[in-house]
Amino acid sequence: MGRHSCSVKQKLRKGLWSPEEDEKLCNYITNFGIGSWSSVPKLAGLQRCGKSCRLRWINYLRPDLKRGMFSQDEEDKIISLHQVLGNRWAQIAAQLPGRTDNEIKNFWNSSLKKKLMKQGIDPNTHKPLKENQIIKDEENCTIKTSMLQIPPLNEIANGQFTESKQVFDLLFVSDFQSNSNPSEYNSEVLAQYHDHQSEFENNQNYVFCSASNVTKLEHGQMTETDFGSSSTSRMSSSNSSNMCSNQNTAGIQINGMSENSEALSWDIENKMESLFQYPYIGIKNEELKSSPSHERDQLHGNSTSGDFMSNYPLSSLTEEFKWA
DNA sequence: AAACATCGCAACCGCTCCAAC
DNA sequence: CGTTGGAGCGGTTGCGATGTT
Repeated sequence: MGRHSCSVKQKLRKGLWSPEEDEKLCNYITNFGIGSWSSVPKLAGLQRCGKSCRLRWINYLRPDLKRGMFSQDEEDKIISLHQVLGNRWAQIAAQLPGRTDNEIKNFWNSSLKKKLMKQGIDPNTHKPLKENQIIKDEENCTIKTSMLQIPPLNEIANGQFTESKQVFDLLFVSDFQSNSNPSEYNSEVLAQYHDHQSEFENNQNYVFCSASNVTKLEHGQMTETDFGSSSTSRMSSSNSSNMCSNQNTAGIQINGMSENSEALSWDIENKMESLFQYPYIGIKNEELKSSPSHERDQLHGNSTSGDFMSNYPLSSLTEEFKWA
């Protein structure tokens, strides 16, 4: 059972806001700032609940709001971000100054969704409509999609895939495909990964890593590729908690990248934890909130060092996830 | 011109998270 | 450690505007 709606407790107004109410709220916040929302209605002389005031301010009255049509640039950004973040409207809105999560959500549902459908793209998966079905081949333990084919995990573990293929982080890929939602698919991959974990760790041909970097041992030499366009500053493998603050706005670094291959073996927990270090691949809001503001700015791409999209080209990213 | 359908947006609802107690 | 209440999020609803028949 959920809580009672705040407007049920007392006889409070609901529905559209009148210009007078807007003015009262605006005046109050201009003069006294935002303190406790629950006390705002009383202090501002409004017959509304605090929640309603908060929403009205955030979605409509805030002075830094950008009203009007979405630009092509904003539209592209929303689509790209949705591809990675799914329906995390607040996180998407954080990348679009002056736009609210509600506005973006409405724009997506009323316009962008249809636009993508017309282009033959599934708005949920961002894949071609007819090929978006994930086919799970139980027999040979192969997981396929239209865009990605992961070789059978047991074969990877056994070292049977010895050609120069890159092995991406399966958990990440799974998240990526399912719009960052932990899913049954994830559980399955996780379970398979668990089954062969020790074998993976001993297999010198393949290295599982996260998001931006793919590393492979070839003839004892470490090679790496980087999805981001920026130079990479390497992370300390023993200090993953500081990853956010250390990374550049490309935002994604391999955990424990070093000349020592041992550093590249993680357990599942570390992998999952490290996945959540990445702001654009499902970082928890709370982590952002608890970061100092300049770090949040960096994470949100607000820093002057470059914005998110330019440092993290999604088109090339999805391209990189192809197996062949 | 009226009735009906569709659309887009603002606001609400129900839920989770988390800090304070 | 459990409870409570505020903040915030995503999904949904309601309603006015606009289009169609």
